[in-house]
Amino acid sequence: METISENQLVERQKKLEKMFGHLDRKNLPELCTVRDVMSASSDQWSILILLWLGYFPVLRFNKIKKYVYGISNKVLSQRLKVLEADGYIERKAYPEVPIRVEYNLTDFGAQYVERLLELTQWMRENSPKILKHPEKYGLL
Amino acid sequence: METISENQLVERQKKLEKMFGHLDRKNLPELCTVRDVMSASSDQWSILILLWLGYFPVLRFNKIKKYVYGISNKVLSQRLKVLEADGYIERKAYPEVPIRVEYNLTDFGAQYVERLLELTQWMRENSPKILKHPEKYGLL
DNA sequence: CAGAATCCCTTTTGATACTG
DNA sequence: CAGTATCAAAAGGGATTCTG
Repeated sequence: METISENQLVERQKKLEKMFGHLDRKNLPELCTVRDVMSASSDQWSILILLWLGYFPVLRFNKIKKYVYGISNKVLSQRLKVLEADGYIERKAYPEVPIRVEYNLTDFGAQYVERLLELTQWMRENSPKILKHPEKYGLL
Repeated sequence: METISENQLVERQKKLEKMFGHLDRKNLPELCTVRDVMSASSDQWSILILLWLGYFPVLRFNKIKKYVYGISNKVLSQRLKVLEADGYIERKAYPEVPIRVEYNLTDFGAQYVERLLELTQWMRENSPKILKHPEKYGLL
């Protein structure tokens, strides 16, 4: 792993100072973008949902349930709602009988998946934990 | 937001196919790097801990507790252990009386914080949710 | 088919007190 | 100071059943 450069360090410090400087620690938890947004899209199930939707352009409820192995009805529908509300995915309902509902990534969601994949790649190359026991981790 | 290019899409598909192609869905949840690693470092509290350690080069237990407002003794010590085990932070104990313990980011941890900040920046510029109600989000 | 409702159980917290 | 121990409270998740 390459050591972080002096320059980078100064840059980061500047960024953080700019951000932290205006907030007191009591409000930080409430107003933290990463915290709010990431926690909505990076839990165990949501990651898998997003990845599968990245793999298949369009999926229906029960298909997702099949691929995201082990997820329950309840949690799936809950996560889908959050992901839709936050703009990661799109839901289209067709008024047939029985009803058909299709889900797909939005542009934003697709870009987020890109970033997840990049992050994964980086993790595989840099995480001490993974480097120590690579066999414990799959390809993804 | 810019639309994802046709080329990017093909690239992503290739990447995903390569990854998914060799795994069946039953094992995916167990072997998913993003899932395992992210969930350990992107929960509500860990993010804040890492960010504060990005801001201050070295912090002691009770200092972190003060900055990460609202975290309990128990959860803090638990998260610190995980973050240390996964290589994000480093713990140094000085055998004084009373004991002194200092925490700091590792190189890997520092780079991860960099990425969190980048991701935050990107979220602020692209997340539909944030763009719709920017006032609900702080500077970070 | 897509999900809502229900019930039950496990896991995670938070508060407080305690110790080397 | 830097945690651990303990217990009560709360949140979260799973399995099943039900409905438009």
